[in-house]
Parts: sequence; C-alpha cells; structure tokens
Amino acid sequence: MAKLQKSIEKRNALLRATLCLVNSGGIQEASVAKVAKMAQVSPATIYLYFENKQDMVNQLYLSVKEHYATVAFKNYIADKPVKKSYEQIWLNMIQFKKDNPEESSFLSQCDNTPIIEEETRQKGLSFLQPLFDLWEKGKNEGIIKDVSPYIIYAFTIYPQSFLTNIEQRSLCKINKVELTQAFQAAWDSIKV
Amino acid sequence: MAKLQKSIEKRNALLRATLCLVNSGGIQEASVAKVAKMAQVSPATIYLYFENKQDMVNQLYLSVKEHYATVAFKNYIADKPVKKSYEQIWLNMIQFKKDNPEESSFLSQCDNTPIIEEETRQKGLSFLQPLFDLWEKGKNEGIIKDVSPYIIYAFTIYPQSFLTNIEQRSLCKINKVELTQAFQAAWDSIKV
DNA sequence: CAAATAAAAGTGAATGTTCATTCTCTTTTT
DNA sequence: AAAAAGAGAATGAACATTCACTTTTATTTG
Repeated sequence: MAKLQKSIEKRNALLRATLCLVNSGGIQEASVAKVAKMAQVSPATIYLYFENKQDMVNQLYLSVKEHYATVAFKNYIADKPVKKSYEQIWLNMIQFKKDNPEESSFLSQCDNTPIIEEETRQKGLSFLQPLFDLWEKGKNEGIIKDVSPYIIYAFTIYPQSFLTNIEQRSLCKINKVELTQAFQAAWDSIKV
Repeated sequence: MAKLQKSIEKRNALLRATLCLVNSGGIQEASVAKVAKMAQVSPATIYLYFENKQDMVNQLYLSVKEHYATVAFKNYIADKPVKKSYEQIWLNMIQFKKDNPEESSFLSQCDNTPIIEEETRQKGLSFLQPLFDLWEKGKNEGIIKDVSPYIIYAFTIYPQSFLTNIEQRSLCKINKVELTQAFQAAWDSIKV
C-alpha cells in the first residue's frame, strides 16, 4: 500500500516536471532527459510508467483536464436556474485558468498540436459533459439560443483562454470589472 | 531584377515548405533538413535567406499575418456604418481561415509557442490596426460596449479559430446558417 | 522468525537517429 | 576576374529509446 503510494507520487512527479518544462519552453523543450532530471529519476524509469513520451504527454493532458473539470463543477447544484448555474461554472473555469497558469497554458498548447491524439481529446472533452447538459436544459427552457454546442463553446468558454493568456503575458489585467464584463459578453452572445 | 525575383521565389518556396510541414506535424516536424528537401534546396541555402530556423518561422508568421490582414480588409471602406463594416471584416476573416486552413492552423499553433518572439507578435498585431480603429469608432458612437479591445477580440475574433479548427477536424460543418449564427453571437456579445 | 529466492523497480551508459548549423568547395552571375 | 549564390558532406549536440545490470521489495520455505 505504501508502495503503491510511492509509485503514484513518482508518476505525479514526472507529470509535474513535464508540465513545468512544457510551460517554460514549449512541448519540444520537454525532452525525456530533462523531464527525468527534473523529477530526479533515470530516463529509463519513465518507460516504467509510460509507454513513451507521447503517451506521457497524453496522460498529462487527461490529468490536467480532469483537474480542470473538478474545479469547474465544484459546488455545482443542477437545480438552480440555468443562468445562475452557468455563471458559477463559467467563473470557476476562468478562475482555474487564473490560478493555474501552467496547466492552463499547457492546455492551450495542446489545443493545436498533433501530439495529442483525437481519442485523448474526446476523452478530455467528456469531463465537461455536465456543462453540455446544462446548455441543453437552457435551450429547452428557451433562454439559450438554439445553436450548436460548438458555437456556444466558441463564444463563451474559448475566449477565456485568450483573456488569461494575455493576462499571463502581462498585456492586461483581469480584475472584477473585466470579469463581470467578460461574463456579460459571454452570456449576451448566447442568450435568447 | 530577374535575379531578385528568383531570390524572392526561393524565399517563398522555403516559407511555403515550412508552412506545409508545420501544418502536417507540428512545429517540431519542420526540421531544417526537411524544409530544404521540400523546397528542393540545400540545407545550407536556408542560412543565406534566414538567420536561423527561429528567424525563418518568425518571418513566416509575419508573412501569413500580412496575408490574413490583406484579406480581412479587402474592399474595406471606412465610411460605412460600423456594424456593416465590421460584419464585412468579420466574414472576410473567417473566410480566410476556411479558405486557407494551413495558414490558419499555423497561426493557431503560433499563438501558444515561445518560438514566436514578443516583438514579432506585436508587429503581427499591428496589421489589424484598422479593426481596432473601427471598434473605437463604434464605442464613440455608443453602439459598441465600452470595454477593452482585448475583450472585444476575445469574444468576436478569437472564437473563429475554434470554429474553423473543429471544422478542419471534421467534427462539424460551418455553412451559411452557422456563419450567420456565429456573427450574430459575436455582435450580440459586444453591441450595447 | 529468518534465511533464501523470486519478482519488481530503478539505474547509468550505450544505441542509432535526427537535429541545427557550419565547412569547404563548385557553379553561376556580374 | 571578382563576387555572390548554392551545394553536399561534416560536426557535435541532443534526441527518444533500449540495454545489461543493481537495488529494493515481496514471497516462500526451512
């Protein structure tokens, strides 16, 4: 039991090291040798925990997405009004990105790289199912436009990445005012 | 003169090859050797046209951004009503992304990689100045919300990348209906 | 319980590629 | 005949992965 625990910790150390390196210099910076060094482990050890480098990055992707979803849906109670629920989730999501810039930047980098396999992507998306259900509920109640979930995602969730991205690059600050304006924009784009 | 022309053509061949390779397998796939081979040129020749690989990618970034801006602002006449002008530019922009998936995907990949220097990024952004001016005009006329241009960009232009991205991955189709809905969402998010 | 043994986890060095870049030499253009 | 453009081969570093080996942990047996 203590053994298993140690294994999990080592696995996490490897994932954390990968996250850190990808964040500081792009995915190409996270070489197996560097990850191993940062996690204080032999390069060979990585292959005890992961099939290969691509597998390691894909697993990291899933683990980060899972964390993201956990934060997004914390204290989520399905029977509140749709707008209120959505506001809560939306704020949780952007807060996650503000609080976890490394994980957030990693996810952004993954959006457009072929290292992440389509299967992994789909699995990652499935963590957000409650959100898609909420949109469906909103559509049925006639308070959210009857458009594809892709459009809803594109105009309400996806913009968060841009905003936190530029805040990270110190080009702007996202405080309470901007947060309120941003949610208003998101909601206006999809409300009936 | 014919000499210079030939030089430009060779430079363009190198940029085109880079674009193609980046598109097919990520930035790491575009190695100097492969780019040279695809452009039917010796690896050494690349260093006659560019300082190094990073410089080549940065120049490609600028060249693509310039093309993008050219398409965005074609037939743009500043004295039409703000909403009409904006609709025209917005449609031009998304059409560019649909018509030029390689260039579009390249730009997306560049959004989150440290290969592109901050200076290059800023220069690339400056091509879109007329758009920022239009927003300012809209704000002055009281028809666009008085919020930061970052927010406007995040909720109207940035979502296009997501939509064309998933269309590219064959997860959805963006036809006339979706295009109309999408522009409506974009406009609703920022109109007063 | 303790010694013996089997299995699992972990290592550093080596493998064979591929990488970006530079070298020396040749061809083409002025 | 000078200079500019281009070539292929060479360089050394970095890469992902595997190798033969050691150490640690778990299980069996006397």
